[in-house]
Amino acid sequence: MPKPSRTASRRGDSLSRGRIVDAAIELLDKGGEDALTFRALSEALGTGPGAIYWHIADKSDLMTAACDAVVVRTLDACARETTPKVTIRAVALGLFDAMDAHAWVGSALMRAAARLPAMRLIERIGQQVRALGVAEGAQWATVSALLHYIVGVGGQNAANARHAQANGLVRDDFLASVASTWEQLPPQDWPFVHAMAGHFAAHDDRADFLTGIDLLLRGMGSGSRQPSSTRRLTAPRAGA
Amino acid sequence: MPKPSRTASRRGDSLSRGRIVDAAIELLDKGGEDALTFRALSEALGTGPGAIYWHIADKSDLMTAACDAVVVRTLDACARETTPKVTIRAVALGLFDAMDAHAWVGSALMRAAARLPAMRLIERIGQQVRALGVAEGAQWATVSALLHYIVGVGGQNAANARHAQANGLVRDDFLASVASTWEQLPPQDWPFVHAMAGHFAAHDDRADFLTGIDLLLRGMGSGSRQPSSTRRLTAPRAGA
DNA sequence: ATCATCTTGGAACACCGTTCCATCTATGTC
DNA sequence: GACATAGATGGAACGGTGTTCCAAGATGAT
Repeated sequence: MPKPSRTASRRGDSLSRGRIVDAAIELLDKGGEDALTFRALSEALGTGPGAIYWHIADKSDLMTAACDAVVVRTLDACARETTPKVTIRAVALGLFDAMDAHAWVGSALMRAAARLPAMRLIERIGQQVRALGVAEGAQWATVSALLHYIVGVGGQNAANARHAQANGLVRDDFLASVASTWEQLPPQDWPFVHAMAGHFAAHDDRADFLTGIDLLLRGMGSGSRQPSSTRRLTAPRAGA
Repeated sequence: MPKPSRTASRRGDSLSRGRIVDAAIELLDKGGEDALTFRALSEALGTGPGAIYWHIADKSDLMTAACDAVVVRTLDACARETTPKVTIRAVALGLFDAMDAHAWVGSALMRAAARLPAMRLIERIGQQVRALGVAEGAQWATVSALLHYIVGVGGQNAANARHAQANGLVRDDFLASVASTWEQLPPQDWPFVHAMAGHFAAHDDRADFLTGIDLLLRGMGSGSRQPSSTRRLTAPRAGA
């Protein structure tokens, strides 16, 4: 953790935290979570493992930084919508899609609770929960529930993707193999799982995710208990 | 993965999948997720690493088995309650407490999506969702939302616990250090996070978790659309 | 007693994150 | 321009991991 030093770059191809994080993201996107090693990374950057440690504290620091970069991009791409609930849905969907495209982000975000990327989500969702008029004392628990749900889904989908990839299966084959297992369970011991086998093989993760978000939003009620005064406290949609 | 063989045990202290899993749980409970290594485990069992592989496929198999053991105990301890919603709350709380007591269970459960321990949760929750009268086509998404939320919270709390432990902090110190970080953020950029700092330092994970469960349950509605016919399909509280 | 099979446990392998340190490079000073 | 210094580099080495391999031991059947 050096201060960036007075000189911007001493050599054209000099290392920097940004270049390292970009290369890490590329490795992660290409080969999944296990593909990011300091050896592979240093080779991709044409240097040695030791050089990386001048810019990065350790692997968890690197993962958090990579995760944060994706979170920033994702949140930037989510324009503010008309109402708080619509905005929350848009942010949630944007994050779902990002975690779907970069499976490693889900587990990284899970491990980075209370770190910078999670704080960004808390802030963004929190402003909307405020704007909804949720009572002061209930705001934290509400944001916490939304955040935990969003990140939880992403993390578990990532685990599924990783498991499928480890067995050399694509999503459909993975679903089919799980469904076949469920179908063969004795219905008297597993009435629900057995009955869900067919539904599971054809289910849509994204739609199910949205159902959960909508359950939470509906549970929060219509939300206009303190409309004007509280609404003023939220980022007032200006500046965007 | 041998069949258990015709002979139950050839030596008094012979290895078995059960003994291995028990020892693994003990290591995990004592020293956290990182304390479970095949070397430490083989030493605890008075054998070599190679012997363990005769009974256990690999580490992920071991973690899933340990996780499953805790899940079984936890679900057994949750007696069936009066109404479906009360039962769901009881199961959720029981799991929260189990994941709180054994921090490793959260992350193990997260990684074991669609494996045996997760299936047990799906079954248990699914039966209650059915009993609530949720429409056939919405049952899976509803169960999925509840499961993802429960496991997601557990996984993230586990990540927090691990992070706190890595820095040698107990929970209160961890919360205080995070809150202090939040307090020092510029309020114009972080209005919500900054305002929540004090609340965060004193918040109750368990209560917040329950708030989320209640949001989901309330979002599901009163739930009595097809009372009698559907209710007959659930495990009819007999046999227990 | 002999054999075949199941089971054990320790050595070895490949790889990981991380540390260490000798080396190189660009700059500020004279 | 020559020099000293701080910034930055990269490769070797360390301790640890999950896993594989295999020679040896234990057990039951013949």
